[in-house]
Amino acid sequence: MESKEPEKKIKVAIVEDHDIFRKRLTELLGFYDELELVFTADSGEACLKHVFESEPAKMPDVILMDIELPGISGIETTFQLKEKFEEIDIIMFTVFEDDERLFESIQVGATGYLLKDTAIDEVVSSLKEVREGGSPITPSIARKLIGMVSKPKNDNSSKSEPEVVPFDLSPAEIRILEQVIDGKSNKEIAEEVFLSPWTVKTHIKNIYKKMHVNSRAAAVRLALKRDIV
Amino acid sequence: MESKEPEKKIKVAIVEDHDIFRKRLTELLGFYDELELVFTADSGEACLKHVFESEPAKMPDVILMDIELPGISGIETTFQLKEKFEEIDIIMFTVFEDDERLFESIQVGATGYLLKDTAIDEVVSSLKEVREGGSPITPSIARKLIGMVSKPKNDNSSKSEPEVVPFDLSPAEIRILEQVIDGKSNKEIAEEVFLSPWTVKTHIKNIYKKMHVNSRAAAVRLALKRDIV
DNA sequence: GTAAAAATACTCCGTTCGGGTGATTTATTA
DNA sequence: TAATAAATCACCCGAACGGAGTATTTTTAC
Repeated sequence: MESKEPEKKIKVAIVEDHDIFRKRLTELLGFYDELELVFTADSGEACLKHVFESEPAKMPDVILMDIELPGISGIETTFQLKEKFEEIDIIMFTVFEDDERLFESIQVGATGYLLKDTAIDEVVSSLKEVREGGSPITPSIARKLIGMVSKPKNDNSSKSEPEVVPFDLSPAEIRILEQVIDGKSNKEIAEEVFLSPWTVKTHIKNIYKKMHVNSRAAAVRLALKRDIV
Repeated sequence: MESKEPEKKIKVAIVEDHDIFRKRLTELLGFYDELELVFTADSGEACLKHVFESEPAKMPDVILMDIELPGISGIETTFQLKEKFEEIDIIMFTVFEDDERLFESIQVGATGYLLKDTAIDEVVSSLKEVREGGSPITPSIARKLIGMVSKPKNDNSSKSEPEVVPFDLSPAEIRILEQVIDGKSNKEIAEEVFLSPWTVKTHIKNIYKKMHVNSRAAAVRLALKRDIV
C-alpha cells in the first residue's frame, strides 16, 4: 500500500517514577528510529497533565505505564486516560505479576502487560504490535490470563454450547449471589438458604475472590453485566 | 537458577496434517540442539496413539498442535490428551484467529496459542517458555483473550437515544450513583466528586429514598435493571 | 427580594461488612 | 482406604454502612 513513505514513527510516552529506570529506558528507546518519544512522566498526575495538554502532534500512540506510582496508580491513570482518549494504547510495565493488578489493568483498558525484565528489543516490538492491533503479554502473565477464562472442569468437548463465561461459581454460590443482588443482608440470606450467617459470609468471600471484587455493589454490577444470573 | 546441568532437552512433538509444512517445521526445529523431536503425526488419532504408546523416555514435553486436522480436531485431541497426560503442554498452532477456536482451545487446556506465521525463533522460545510455566500467545490472539475478561466499554457513540431517567434523580445524584455502581466507597466517591464524605452519604441516603431501597447492592441492581446508567 | 428547594457539611449510634484465620464435617476421588 | 477437596460453622477486628437528626450555604422560582 504505502511504498515510498518512511513509515510514520510511533509516538511513545513513558510513565515511570524510578529515575534511573526511566532514563535508561528513554536512552534505549532513543536508538530506535521508528520511535518518537513525546514525553516522560514520573507520576500518574504528570502523565494526565501531559496528555490533556498535548497538541495533537505530540499525542502519544502508546504509553508504557508503570503500575506502581506515587500518588494515583498506573491503573487509575490508565482508567482516566482511557475515559477520554480511547485510542491511546497503554502497556502496563511492571515488576509485579500478581493477579489482582493484572485483572484490574485489563478492566481499565490496558492493551498489553509486560514485565520489566523484558528485553528492550521485545519492548520495541511490543510497541509495534499494539499499533497493529495486538496485545503483547509476557508469557508468564498470559498464563494467568488464561486461568481467568479457562474452566478447569469441562467434559463436553465437542458440544458447541459456549454459554457465558461465569466465574466458575458453584450452584450454592450462585444462589447466594442472587440474594446479594436482591440487596439482602447476610443474615437474611442465611435464613433464606438455611445456613448460618457465618457460612453465608464465607461463601460471599469466596465469590468475591472468584469475581475479583471486594464489595456487594461491585459483585452485583459484574453479575448483571455478565448475565451470571 | 539453572546452573549445573547441560540443560535437559525439551522433547517436542508435531501434529500437523500438511506434509510440506510439517516437514519444513521438522527440519527447522532440527537445527536447535536444545530440542528433541520425539514424533510427528499427521492426525489427531495418530498423535494419541503415539502418546499412549510412548515409553516414558519418548513422552513429549510439548506438542505443537494444528487445530485443523482430518478426523478428530486438534482441540478434541488436546482434550483427550489432557485427560490422561496433564503434564504435557500443548501449543495450538494454527492459521485461524477466530474466537471460538481460541476459547475452546483454552477450555480444553491448551497452554499456548501461536499463529503459523510466527517466526521459527519465536516458536522455539515459546517451547522453552511453556516449560518455564509461561503461556506464549501471539499478540493478536492475546487481544481477543483480553476481550474475554475485560469489561465492556461504555460507548457513547449513539447519543441520539432519548435519555430516560425512571427516578427523578438529580445529576449530582446520578453521578454518585454511578460511582456506587462501580463499587466505590463513600470516601472514594467523595474524592472523585470533590465533596466531603458526609455529603456523599447524604446524597446516597436521598438516592435510597427515591429508589425505595436501603443498600448499595439493591440500588445497583435497580439502576442497572432500569438502565439509569 | 424573599421564600422554597436543593446542595453541602457534620454528629451520634448501632449494625453490617470484608479480611483473616482456623475447626469440623462431608463428599470426592485417587 | 487414604488423601483431598469442598462445604459448613465460628470468631476477631477495624472499617464502612445506614438511619436519624441538625445546620449552613447556594440555587431556583415566584
